[in-house]
Amino acid sequence: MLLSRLARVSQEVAATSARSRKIALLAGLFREAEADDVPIVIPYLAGRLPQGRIGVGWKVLSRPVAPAAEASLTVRQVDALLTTLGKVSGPGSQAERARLVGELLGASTEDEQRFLFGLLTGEVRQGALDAVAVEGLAEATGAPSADVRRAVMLAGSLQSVAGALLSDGPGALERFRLTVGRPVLPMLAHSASSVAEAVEKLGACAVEEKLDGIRVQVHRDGDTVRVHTRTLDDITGRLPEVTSAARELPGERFILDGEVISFDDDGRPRSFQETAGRVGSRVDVAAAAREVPVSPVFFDVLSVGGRDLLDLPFSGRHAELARLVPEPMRVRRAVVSGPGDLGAAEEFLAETLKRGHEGVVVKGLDAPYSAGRRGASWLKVKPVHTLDLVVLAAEWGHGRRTGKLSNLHLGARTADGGFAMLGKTFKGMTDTMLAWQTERLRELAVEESGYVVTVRPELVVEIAYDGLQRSTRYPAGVTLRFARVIRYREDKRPEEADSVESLLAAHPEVRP
DNA sequence: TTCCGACAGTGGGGTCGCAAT
DNA sequence: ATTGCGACCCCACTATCGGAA
Repeated sequence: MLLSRLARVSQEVAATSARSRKIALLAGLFREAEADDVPIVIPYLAGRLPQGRIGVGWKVLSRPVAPAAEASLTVRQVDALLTTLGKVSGPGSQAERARLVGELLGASTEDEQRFLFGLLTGEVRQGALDAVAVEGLAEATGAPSADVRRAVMLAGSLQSVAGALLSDGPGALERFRLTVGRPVLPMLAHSASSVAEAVEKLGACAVEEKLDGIRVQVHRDGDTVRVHTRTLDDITGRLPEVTSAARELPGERFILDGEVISFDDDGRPRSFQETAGRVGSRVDVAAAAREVPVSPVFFDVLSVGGRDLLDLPFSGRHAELARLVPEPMRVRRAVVSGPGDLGAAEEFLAETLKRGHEGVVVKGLDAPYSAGRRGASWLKVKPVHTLDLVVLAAEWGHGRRTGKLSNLHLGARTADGGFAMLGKTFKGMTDTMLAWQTERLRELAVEESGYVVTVRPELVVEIAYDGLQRSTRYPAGVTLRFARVIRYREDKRPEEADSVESLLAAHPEVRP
């Protein structure tokens, strides 16, 4: 199959807003693909490379290359070249990668270049990713989409399911069962604004502490232990503490779901930055582990002794977890009978925050483990802080925000009467607010350079954030975590905005 | 007919590792 | 040694489609 065919279909998919039409377009292409093309075509149209990320980003792709007049590249040729590209390393590798990218783009037409750019940067922006591709695959093969979806979640991979389906038909889905040693997409949580709201929605539930670390899925099959992240990357080699802990548990075959986090000598959780830095260290793991030891803390079990527990209610899975994992290695929790028992849930949240954790996850006791879904039965609750800050500048948006000032630079008052930038945010605005702020900020503009418009510091905006963290990038030495806009405060003058001093006073645990 | 679940898009900060400077 | 880039951790929120209620 020619790359130009994919590029055209991707454009058509992007051009329609109807999901059903997107699915039909993808299905048509999947039907057309030859067997050898399938493992390439399907991930490409889901916006991903079969090789995963290959070290080519925006920078290298931005060097202009004259496009070819005629489309000639096949998807298999592209795939072979990208496989080669992904293996380039060592001195001179950047030049070699640039050369290969140039070769690829030079052989591509303008449309193909656009498609490759999206594919390699991981931003196809066609309004269809994995989920829509799964539907397309179901339509192309005649398999029930719920079954295809479930197989993809259990396989942790769209490609393998697609290959099996297109070569062996719908019967192949049977092969994708929960298997120890093969990671499955983890269940995720929605947010709730309060414990009361969460308990109201869920009724009888468990309120569990939410640890601010790295999500892990741990598989043990005899002496073999594997540890995977939320996106199923294998990080076994970086976490010797986790493998040894798993080997000491009284079970030979199991799959556990939990969090890895570092505690200090007093048993308080270290900051996310410290835990993440440790888990990210690959070169000298032993030294990193001495410096910042981590602990696994589990909250769910998906499989034990060869039994698939996914469809068991959470209460049943937790009973299995308690049999397998000793209490210190499980998250703390309180079981609540329903809204009548709200006091106990709120008390548990307060205790959890006092212990230094980020919040709680409220989980319905009846719910199965919905692999790969953001299940409505898991609701996280975290305290939200707010500040009144001043807009110092704004950046022109991309994609659907093209032509709108989108990303705001946020400042707090300083002692000398000026403002210190604390970070940026693009979250929380409606289209109406986006249009309004574009107009308003244009009136306040004093300078435009590149995509940044600097404004007079006069507009006050109320910002929600999850916490303060250290920063080497911003002048106050701190930055906001997960900042988002709540509303503009035209009733407030910039002199009334919050100051760096008061912000630091509100977060005594964080020092610049 | 209205409501709501699921998705995609729009990007944020930090840290590590690697290659280039 | 320092800098720039890419990958990958954490993530909130809105708009939209289409099936459920």
